[in-house]
Amino acid sequence: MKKLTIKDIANHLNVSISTVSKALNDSYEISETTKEKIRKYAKENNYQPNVTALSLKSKKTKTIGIIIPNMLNYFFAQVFKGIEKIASQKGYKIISCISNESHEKEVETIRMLSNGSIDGFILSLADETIIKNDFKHFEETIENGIPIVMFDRVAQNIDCDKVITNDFEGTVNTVKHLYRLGHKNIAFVSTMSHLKVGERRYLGYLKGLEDLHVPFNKNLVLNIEEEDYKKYESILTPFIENNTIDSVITTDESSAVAAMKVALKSGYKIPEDFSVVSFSNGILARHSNPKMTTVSQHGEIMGATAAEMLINKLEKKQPSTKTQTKIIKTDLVIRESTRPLSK
Amino acid sequence: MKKLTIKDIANHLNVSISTVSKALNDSYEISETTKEKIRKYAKENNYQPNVTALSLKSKKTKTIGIIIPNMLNYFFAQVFKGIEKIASQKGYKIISCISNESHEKEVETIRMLSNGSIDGFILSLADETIIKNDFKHFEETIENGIPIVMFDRVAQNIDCDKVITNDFEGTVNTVKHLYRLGHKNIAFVSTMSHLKVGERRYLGYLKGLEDLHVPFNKNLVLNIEEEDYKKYESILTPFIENNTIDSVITTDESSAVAAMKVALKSGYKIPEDFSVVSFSNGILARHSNPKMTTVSQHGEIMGATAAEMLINKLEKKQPSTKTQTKIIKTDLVIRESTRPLSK
DNA sequence: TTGAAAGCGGTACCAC
DNA sequence: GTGGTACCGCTTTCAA
Repeated sequence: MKKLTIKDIANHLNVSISTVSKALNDSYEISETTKEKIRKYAKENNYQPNVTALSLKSKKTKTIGIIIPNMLNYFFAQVFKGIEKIASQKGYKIISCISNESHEKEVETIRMLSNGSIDGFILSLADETIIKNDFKHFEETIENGIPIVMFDRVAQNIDCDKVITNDFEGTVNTVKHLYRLGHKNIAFVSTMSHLKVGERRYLGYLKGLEDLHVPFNKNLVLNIEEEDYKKYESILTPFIENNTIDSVITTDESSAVAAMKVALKSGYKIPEDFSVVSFSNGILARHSNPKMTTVSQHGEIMGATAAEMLINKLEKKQPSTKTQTKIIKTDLVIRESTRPLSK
Repeated sequence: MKKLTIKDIANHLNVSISTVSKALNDSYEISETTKEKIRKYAKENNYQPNVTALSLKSKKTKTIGIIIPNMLNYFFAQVFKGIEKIASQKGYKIISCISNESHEKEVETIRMLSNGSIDGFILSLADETIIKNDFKHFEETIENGIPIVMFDRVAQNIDCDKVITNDFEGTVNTVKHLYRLGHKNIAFVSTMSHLKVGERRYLGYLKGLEDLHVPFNKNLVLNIEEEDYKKYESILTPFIENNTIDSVITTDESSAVAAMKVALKSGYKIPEDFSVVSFSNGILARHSNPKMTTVSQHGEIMGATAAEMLINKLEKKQPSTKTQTKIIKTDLVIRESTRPLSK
């Protein structure tokens, strides 16, 4: 029952340990006959090299550490799926942690895994980390020679590989799309104004309006705290009822669903006289009624890209310190919540 | 730059390796003064023991392997969160794989991780594995002394710890609840008739009817293939329109959402003259319009329970082979899609 | 109170 | 072609 070791094989076959090792690694030094004999015995007894010993020797673990702020978020789950796919293709294992948006947990995790448990990290910043603006733990990690790839919520000033979405262009395009449909009173609802991502989306909104010479109206911009998710509807009600609005762009699905509900309750018809577009490509959009038009984010591709970048870096002979940022394009996926304004 | 080792400390302080090791482990053999000196130096230079070396020595990795069929499924994400929470509390790391419902990937993962990468597994069966009815890989694993905890989709005949939900009672209660609201024509829609879980839910439906002396009508039972998720609505339309139905119980959220849509389209009002109840406690239920009444599954608790069971087993002195099955109760969470039948 | 050395399971260099 | 052995970083027994 006990795991078979190279030593056991050596004893059983009356050869030396090194012979067994070499035979199993198909070394040219060993004769075909002994190789065959050893391989046969190994296979029959289901020999599996002990990865821990290998790691200790090679100083490589072939595992990637992943830190995700919130696994219940569909976007992150998609990214995770993308990472997992590439990693397992390339023979890497994944150790994953959920930071739960906690800075402390993030720091702890990094420390805990930087001790030979992993070869590199893929992560997205915890909310708290962004608010505290404290990135020391990343700097230390990189200094220690452990590469990091950040995705989506990235730290501007940390020099590491990054994968982000083209949020800015995403909103610009959305604004233009709505404008073409006849919308002039386009509102913008953000649940992530404190994040860079949120800022980029907001700036895209402004740029879109500007390009179209639509005057900016600050009353049509609403920032909500994500923690208030239970109050989305009550916060949105006065916003939608007291302003002249014919369409809303939101930075996330939940608030979009809430906006749809409020608009319907306020007597609007969707999409006849009120349109809703939301960032993110979660399940809610596909299951809402009517189905939601979204700025879709391609989480899986982001994850896969991040994994490829990291593994490339890990397997390069001389580890270059050059870092790059890849931008994954969003797509405007038109569903049922937008259409030309019936006027 | 390089990681500090016990040897470096020994050299620097002119003591032996074993002294350093003992000092850092607070052994009684070492004098307070040397201990102090060593600890100080270690702390200042941020010494961290190499976990790989520790694992090799102790034959424990303090990591748990998790195999999840589908990470985009909210229920599994919840379970994952629950596992992660307990694991990190108890100092365990998590290596996770997504089987994508593939038997091959599941087998491969088990093999790949059974080589000293992990101390035990927590997993839920892949669809394919259930269909093939092939559980050899689990048996081997257990024989090799690696404990497994299965949750939700478990293998009846494998002797290991398990965590499941009381699906049977869940449906019984739901049927009774609907009956009390005045419903006599309760339909049952399953997207998992081939799974044990699905069977238990179906049997609960039958039992509920029987207890209430409501005659069973086979026309009110619909089995859909999960892969047909894009066709849910078109499959449900004739079912709902050609039968006398005043309420539906579904085994999952997606089909419940589809059922709601079809019912609305067919002229029913929800919940005035048509009720919908769904298993699972995902986001869809909370965001649908109207919000859905659910048989809520407590994924996080299941995950946490599984993690506790596994860690207990791992840390017990003499590993008992006794196995247990824990049943996590479901809750009927009443939202807006059910209420007394008007009339 | 401290240190030498074996061993965990491999790899790889060097002798033979 | 095969075998001896040092080493990866740490723990632990035993001797000093």
